[in-house]
Amino acid sequence: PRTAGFAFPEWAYKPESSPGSRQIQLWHFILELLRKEEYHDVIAWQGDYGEFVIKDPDEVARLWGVRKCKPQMNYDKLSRALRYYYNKRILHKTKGKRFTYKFNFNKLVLVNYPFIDMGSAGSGVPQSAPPVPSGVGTHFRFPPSTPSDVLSPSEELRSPGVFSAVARRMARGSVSDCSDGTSTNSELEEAGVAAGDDRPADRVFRNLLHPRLSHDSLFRVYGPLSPFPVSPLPGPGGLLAPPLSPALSMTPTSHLPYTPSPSLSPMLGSHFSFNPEDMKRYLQAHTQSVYNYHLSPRAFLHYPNIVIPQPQRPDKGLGGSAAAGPHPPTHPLHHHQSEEPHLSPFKFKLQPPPLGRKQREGLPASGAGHTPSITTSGLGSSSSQCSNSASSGLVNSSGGPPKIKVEPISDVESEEEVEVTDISEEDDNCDVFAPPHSNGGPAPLPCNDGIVDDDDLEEDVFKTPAAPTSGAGPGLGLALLGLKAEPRELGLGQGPPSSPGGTRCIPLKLRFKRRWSEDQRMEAEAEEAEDKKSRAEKEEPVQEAEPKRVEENRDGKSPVSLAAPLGTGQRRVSSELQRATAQLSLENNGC
DNA sequence: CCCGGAACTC
DNA sequence: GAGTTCCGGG
Repeated sequence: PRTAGFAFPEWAYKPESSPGSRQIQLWHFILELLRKEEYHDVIAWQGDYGEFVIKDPDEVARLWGVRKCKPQMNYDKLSRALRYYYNKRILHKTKGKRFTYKFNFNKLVLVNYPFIDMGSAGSGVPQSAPPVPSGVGTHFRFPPSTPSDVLSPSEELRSPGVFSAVARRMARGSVSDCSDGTSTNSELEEAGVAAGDDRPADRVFRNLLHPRLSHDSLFRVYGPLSPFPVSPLPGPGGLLAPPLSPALSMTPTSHLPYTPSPSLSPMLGSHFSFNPEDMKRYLQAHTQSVYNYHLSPRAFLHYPNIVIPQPQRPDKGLGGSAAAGPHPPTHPLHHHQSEEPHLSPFKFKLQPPPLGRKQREGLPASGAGHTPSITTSGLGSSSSQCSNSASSGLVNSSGGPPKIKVEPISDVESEEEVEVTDISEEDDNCDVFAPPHSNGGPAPLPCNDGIVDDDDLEEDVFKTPAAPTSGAGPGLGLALLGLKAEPRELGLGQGPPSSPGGTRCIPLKLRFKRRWSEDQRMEAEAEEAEDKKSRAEKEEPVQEAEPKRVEENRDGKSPVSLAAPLGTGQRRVSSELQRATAQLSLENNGC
């Protein structure tokens, strides 16, 4: 069990989506160094959770250069790479302290969370972790950067049906909206506010996970090992396990008492080495993580189904990893099942375009740099990476079509609240057009993307051709289902699943957007306040539907969408939405 | 030192 | 996509 690997859908192995197979990333490398005592003179944890200081910049750079076979590496370059993490929100600089950076716990956590096999993490070793906040009172807060996660009691987690709600929250909490990678993020974070990230991935999370969960998972995952302190306390504790999502459930053995001694390695276990075994795990974790923050949300959607406690991972997908192809019979989540993953063929990753770039007028014809062809043979363990490029998954992408970079318009707005606009639009649109797909006609992508994120939705939905969901799994998967389900279950009265009819994504989309926006807004607020404040949301009753409503109401924006309140005859919209939702959920398969 | 844009590589 | 390299600016 502990070693249980998770089966990933093939898409996870595609080059595009699985960076895991790629080269080691800097932050992983940093973490690696951090956990090894040998390097404590060079780099070590320091200060707050996740904060580390590079004691010997040149050495770290050298090591990194070795690892990457870049002899020319130096701290200046390495630090540039580090700076890129600011926007990605993986790291941020600790101002005022030289060579000191800090990991963004949230991000990392989330990232790994789903797939990680926590069980294995148990044997922690490294002591190198940053100090854990011991006296955390009742509320344990994650690192500052993760404001939104407010932790309150974890009840919600427990209730089964809750999952969706939870998921949503979790996602929300853990991530903030990142607006764009513009320069300010780091600062915002420091302020305790996570810059907004609206990235798709994040969004996805929102729908899928609950903040607490994430923590938990984190806990388990990084658990003792991780540098990030997890609170042993109340909330998350053992409770999580059972109630959690299917994915979580996978980690049986896990709830260990918390042991403060971090080092990252959910994947690694006590020590990391490049031997196949470790690598494999590492990569797996890595992969996931990577895409967590970068990948398209869709992935996550699939995730629930995907996660199968299998020791082996399907390579190439041929064999039919459990997950991929058709809809595997998923495991039953507590209630609503999820659906099958349908791989969405599209991958747009919309990242916030760098906003203001100053364009330099002059186009100096500068020659490119030199191309030193240096091939240093690797050293010992680390060396392997240098020379070979893995040939793992190959995707047959017939000729490489020109890559188009799409810059979502919405991004800009998405920054902070954009939603209104979108929503309104959507709404209208929704009702107005959204022809019901009669037939099993696959509702085009919408399902997948739509749910996921606005940008994606928009993009995908409109731009992409119909999505052939092979399996017809409901792309939306859990998230959607969960959401939708909620209403029904509540007793909205939707009959059991089976209302055909037009499934239209739009409604969902709408919903999501709204929700999203709201969430974000909330997040922002919350964040500002710092995690602490638990939002009202949490308090909601376990009911699944509740959360949504609450949130919406809270904002006062548009209570319309989601679950129609019981008894309340909201606008027709709501009813429609409900209906649609219900149908969707039912028909998801068809989707 | 640190920041981030830009071009370029893999 | 994830850096790497170069660089002007603070």
